[in-house]
Amino acid sequence: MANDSKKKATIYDLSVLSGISASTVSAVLNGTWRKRRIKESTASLIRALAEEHNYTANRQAQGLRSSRSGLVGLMLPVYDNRYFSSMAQTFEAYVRERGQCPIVVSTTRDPDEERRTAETLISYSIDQLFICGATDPDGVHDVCKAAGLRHINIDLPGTKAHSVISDNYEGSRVLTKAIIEQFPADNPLSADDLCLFGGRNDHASRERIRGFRDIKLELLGGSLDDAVQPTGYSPETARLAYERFFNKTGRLPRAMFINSSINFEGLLRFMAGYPHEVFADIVVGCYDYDPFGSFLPFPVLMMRQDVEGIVRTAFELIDNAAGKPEIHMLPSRLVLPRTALEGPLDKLRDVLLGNV
Amino acid sequence: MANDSKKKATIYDLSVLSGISASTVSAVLNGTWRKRRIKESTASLIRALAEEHNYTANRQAQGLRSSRSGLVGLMLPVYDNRYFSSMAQTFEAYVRERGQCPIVVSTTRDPDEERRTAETLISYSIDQLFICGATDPDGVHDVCKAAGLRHINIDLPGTKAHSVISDNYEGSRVLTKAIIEQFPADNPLSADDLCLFGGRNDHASRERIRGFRDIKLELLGGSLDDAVQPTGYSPETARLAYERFFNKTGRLPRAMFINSSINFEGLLRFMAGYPHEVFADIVVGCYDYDPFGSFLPFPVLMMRQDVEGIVRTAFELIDNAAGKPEIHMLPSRLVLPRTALEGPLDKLRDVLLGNV
DNA sequence: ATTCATTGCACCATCGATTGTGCAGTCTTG
DNA sequence: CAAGACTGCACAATCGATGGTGCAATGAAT
Repeated sequence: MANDSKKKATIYDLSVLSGISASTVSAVLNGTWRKRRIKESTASLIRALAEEHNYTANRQAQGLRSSRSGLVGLMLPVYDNRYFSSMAQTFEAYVRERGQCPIVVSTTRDPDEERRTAETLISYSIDQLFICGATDPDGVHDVCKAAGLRHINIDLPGTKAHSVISDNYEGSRVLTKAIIEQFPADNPLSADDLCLFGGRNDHASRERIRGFRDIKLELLGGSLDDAVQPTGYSPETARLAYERFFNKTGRLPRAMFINSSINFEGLLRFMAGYPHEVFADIVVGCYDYDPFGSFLPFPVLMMRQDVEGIVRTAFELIDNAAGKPEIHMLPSRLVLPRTALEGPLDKLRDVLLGNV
Repeated sequence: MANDSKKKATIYDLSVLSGISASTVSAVLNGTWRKRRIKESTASLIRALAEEHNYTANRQAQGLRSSRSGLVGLMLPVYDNRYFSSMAQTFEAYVRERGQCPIVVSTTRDPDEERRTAETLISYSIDQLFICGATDPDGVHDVCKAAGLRHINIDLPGTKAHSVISDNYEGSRVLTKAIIEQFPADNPLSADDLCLFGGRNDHASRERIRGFRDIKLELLGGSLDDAVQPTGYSPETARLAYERFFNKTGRLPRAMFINSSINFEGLLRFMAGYPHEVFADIVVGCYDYDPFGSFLPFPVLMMRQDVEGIVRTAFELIDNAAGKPEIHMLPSRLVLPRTALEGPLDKLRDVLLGNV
């Protein structure tokens, strides 16, 4: 640690201390010095000095000059569920690996907030933006486009930029089928007993509802009325929906397709008023995987979206954004009840073990 | 949208367009114009122009000049559990409310990574840093101090800066007591049957272990050997610990105090190999609240840390960092089995409802 | 001994904002 | 009507880095 640790050292400080010009110092420290034909000995002298005064470049100044910041943004609806938190965790690892700095922001599914946030991030000259689960991806696209910012949609697709999402239709079919198959042949599920709760009018919800309806009709027949109750992505409105059903029919559906673990939490809220046994024989199929959710007292089937794959693909695509916007779909994985899968934290094991 | 939307407008563009000097434009747009005695009419003219060309200030330039960025950092061990993800969610809301930009980064409990990350954030001239759950808070402090960066510890305390944490000793006593009281008087818990798993050698773990031991000794007596198994904050090492116990004794302890929901996931992994019934009669007390965890088939007691309170207090303290470093302790809340509490997402309800 | 190429570095404008200072014009006062 | 006060704004330095350009010193070639 240098003695003059009052304020951060700049290239000018190092320049004065070494008697070498600031531009040379800069060139050495940012790696362009060979191109500028700086002597090896000069370079190592400066590097030593920089080390001694633990110099680090001012990223704002760098960014101002070069109009690149080293920041990579991820816009998320919310942090607080396992799908999005694992998304953030995975995203972070990728960005760090590339030597850049992740900046994750949540926009609470508010289209205005999404655009404002994009503006804000742009004002920091972020280099890339991953738009995850945006309510209005195309609105964000316009903002990015005007600023010449590379961006990509994930989780929910847009029409103006590449998108990487889960194959929600196919996943939903698999999940719905699996729910139905949980019931024994001698006491099969009837069409009335299978309902879908949660989600709203976004691409993912629509696709899932479509898959749900198709399979339900195919395997159970019956009418579709009342079987689908979009509640928005809120635990509380979901709770009200379960309650309404319960108050009307005196029970819950034998089987429920729940569009998001957030809506699943609404079910918990409802169930809290009753003992376990009241709901011992229901079956739940749920989008997004939550390890604790998988071990509830009744069978819970979950669709785990391939977060790792989505993020990886998005990174591959964002750099070569050639061609017209396409939607890349990745399969999700059905997770049977009582399954504890590994998550992004398991990749950190070495560090964790090392410090136990 | 202005037609010349190729690149972002600057104060110079507006200056040329209006025939007014750039410094005046700047003053108008950053709010200091009254102080600089700019005419109201001039100001509104510029504001109109800015609006028309949808000008937004370049934060890097601002930051470079003023050495403040509007960025507020939160350093987190990991994102991917409900405690930290709700911390991020709450933190975000506070920062946004103050008109600043949150920047959340995870450091995976690696002290080197913590310091490097602090350096990186400093190089972006962040205005404040919230150091959450750091393995080496004092190391991070040194880095911040050298750069004159305001900072505060949360979740885990340091000795060189103010800290806001949970009262883990008291919380642990309450939790341990509650675990013991889950057992009926005619079939009470014995000392051998109560074990603690998880955590490591950090302040929180130590305090919790101390509270656990004190209450255990007080209520159950008996020896303390083998009752405490720190496994680090990893699901996998925790799983191994449960497995070891099981292999040695042919069963799990009747009651377990688990230091973190992350370690609880290890228990799930272990249990996945057996049907529910094998573990129907165990009781788990766990640090950190997870709504799904609360509804598992066996009684789960959870200590919910007051995330909202911690963040609020930290924000109150960080601005007046007077006096010598103190540790502010907040009580946690015991959550009985089968309880679905509200979380930070419930505050977003209006927006969500509005868009259903 | 010239000329020319190469090496090694310094100079300076620039990115887009902020802010201390100065100055012309208008108003007030005695 | 001159002196001072006030109004409204422009000028220019500055934050810390980058990169184009130019120039002196050295070596090579003729």
